[in-house]
Amino acid sequence: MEKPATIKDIAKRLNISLSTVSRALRNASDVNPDTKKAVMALSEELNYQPNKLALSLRQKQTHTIGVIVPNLDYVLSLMVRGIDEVALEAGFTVMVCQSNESFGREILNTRRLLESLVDGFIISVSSESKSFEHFKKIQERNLPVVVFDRVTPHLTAPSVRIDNEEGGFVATEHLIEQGYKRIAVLAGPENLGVSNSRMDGYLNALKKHKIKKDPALIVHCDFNQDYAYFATLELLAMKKRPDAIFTISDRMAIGAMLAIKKKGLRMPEDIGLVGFNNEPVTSLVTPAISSVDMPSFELGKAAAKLFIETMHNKENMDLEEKVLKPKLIIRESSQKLPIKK
Amino acid sequence: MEKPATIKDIAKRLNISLSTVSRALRNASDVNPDTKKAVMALSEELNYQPNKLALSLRQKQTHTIGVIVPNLDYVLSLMVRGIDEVALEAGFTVMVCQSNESFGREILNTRRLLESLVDGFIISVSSESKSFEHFKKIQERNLPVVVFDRVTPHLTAPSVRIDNEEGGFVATEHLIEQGYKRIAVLAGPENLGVSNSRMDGYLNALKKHKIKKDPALIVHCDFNQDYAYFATLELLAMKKRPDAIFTISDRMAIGAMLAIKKKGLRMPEDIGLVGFNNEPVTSLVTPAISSVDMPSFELGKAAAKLFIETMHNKENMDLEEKVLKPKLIIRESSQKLPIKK
DNA sequence: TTCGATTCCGGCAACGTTACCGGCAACCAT
DNA sequence: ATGGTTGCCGGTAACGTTGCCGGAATCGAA
Repeated sequence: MEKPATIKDIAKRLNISLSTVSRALRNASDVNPDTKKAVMALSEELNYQPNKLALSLRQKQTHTIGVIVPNLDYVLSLMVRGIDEVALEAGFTVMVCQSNESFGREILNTRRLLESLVDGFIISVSSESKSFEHFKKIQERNLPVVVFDRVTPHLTAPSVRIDNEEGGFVATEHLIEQGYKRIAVLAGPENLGVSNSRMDGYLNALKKHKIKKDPALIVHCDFNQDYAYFATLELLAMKKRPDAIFTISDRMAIGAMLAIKKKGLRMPEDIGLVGFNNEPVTSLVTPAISSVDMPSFELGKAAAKLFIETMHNKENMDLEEKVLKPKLIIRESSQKLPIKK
Repeated sequence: MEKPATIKDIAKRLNISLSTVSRALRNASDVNPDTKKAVMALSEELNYQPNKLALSLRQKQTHTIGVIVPNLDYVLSLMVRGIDEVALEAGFTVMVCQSNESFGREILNTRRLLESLVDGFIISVSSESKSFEHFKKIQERNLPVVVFDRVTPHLTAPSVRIDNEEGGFVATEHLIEQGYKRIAVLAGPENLGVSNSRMDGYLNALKKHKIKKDPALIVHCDFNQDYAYFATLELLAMKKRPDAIFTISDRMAIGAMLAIKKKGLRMPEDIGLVGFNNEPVTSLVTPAISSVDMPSFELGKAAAKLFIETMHNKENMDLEEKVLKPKLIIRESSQKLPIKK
């Protein structure tokens, strides 16, 4: 019922001008302590809240960050919480949009957020995106853009990510050390940087241990449980089937696990399995799946911090690139050797 | 670099007035077809986008819905996607805030969204909330509020939920029919309506089958895997331990499962288990856990639709209450009898 | 007494948009 | 011709806020 109070209401009630009220409410210089006190008291009484719309319109800043993510699975939703936490602290509001891994949707989200006049973007790109013109358009408007988690070399922007190569490396080396000989990798979509980096780590580990890479053991498939399931079935149907699988996500690891069980094979005895992301589900299934853990919440926080930094010194856009370290969590699915003390 | 074009720019370039441009861009009545065409063409060329801030300020509508959820777990994130889908279609933007099940945070979220001048709220209440004054304040401002999933009798508002009583009933009756005799229930926090309704369903099923209710078998604990784990351990340590457990969420079911395994008991032979929500994890663990499925995505869509309705005829605020039906999914954890054809 | 400095305040314009009102032609019917 | 209708357009105010400028009042000092 009650319309929210405005500066005008306060001014009228105190018989002073709008300008004075406005100054009293914030600057405090150039205003009589008594009137200031009176204004404060009345604004309290009327429960005055500055109208953000008017403010934003005036100073051309909405204090809003547009966040675009491919989905809100366990890891990304943790990251978003990290972003949210830091942003809130700094007086920003975040608007989260899901692209659902769709390129078209991502463009739509960008446009929508641009229309909402966000002050900048924090982005994790969709796996479907091969063109990045829509993001470049943002930068042309001189709005800060920070890329996180799913970074891409095709977009020049400050970024925060984990060391995916390292992750792929430790996962693979662990399998090698456990005595697995034919290690397959379920890589994600080919154009996704994250996917390729993890695979590079895999390749590096092979090279280090002088294992020849076998193209038949490298399978690209969609970031998805069902695809992983069928891909694994095919792998297991090979004449010389792999004796271990590294999947670049836990979703895919689950798919692989189901396929392995379906074939009646045992983990870790017949097949070793390591996933990526360390989603809670990996510790719940039987056998529990080894996985590469990443500091998701921290990563989100770092992204938001970097965004705010970038925002404050726009000229100094020299592309900071922050890289966090992943950590392998070993569970039953890959623990073939007895645990050495 | 380029500042976005405004109506003023168009007017200047065409040597006509602001008003005419404004009318040409939308109303189309009262404006010469030729000038209209010219305006359209130029606005296209300049890539004109109406400034939402100015619009909102002018017409006192932001076309934004504030959504407050206790968390973004599997079920709620599905619901939010449902809300998003319908809202977008109707030209609304949603701002999602997580209360993290915290009362204080919920108040903070409310205030923030109110400051952002959202047009209304779609809310699922935190489990910690016992007072609802902050929500009532919204209603006093004459903003539409729709409650979904976690409804509460203490807040008078249109709502969308599933039939939790029914869900509790079918889950419990299923356990009874499978031959379980001492059925315990892990209920959630006591003040949470959802929790109590599901428990009511449990009680109704007992009553129907003439089983005496045993207070020792009714355990309230936090909505949380760890609490459920310990609560289950205690249940299993009883002299006359239960032979089945119904948990009102899958998180709790997981906790219960871990406790049951820890004790070396078998499901479904020694203990039957049914959860609630039908999260994907229930089908992945061993044994797969029976669970009550709910149409989450649909529920979200229904909530958004109801919101938009409520928004359009505010006077007609006669508290529509929409109830969707849950559905029991039977899996290994409760399938004691052979499946009858 | 006069002048400059200081303190405090109000008016105006602007951010980008639209609602409202009024005005000027041109047309038609009387 | 006159008056009313219609089609088209422009000016103004307003949404709530702040930045800028100028001005009045007061005070201290020369």
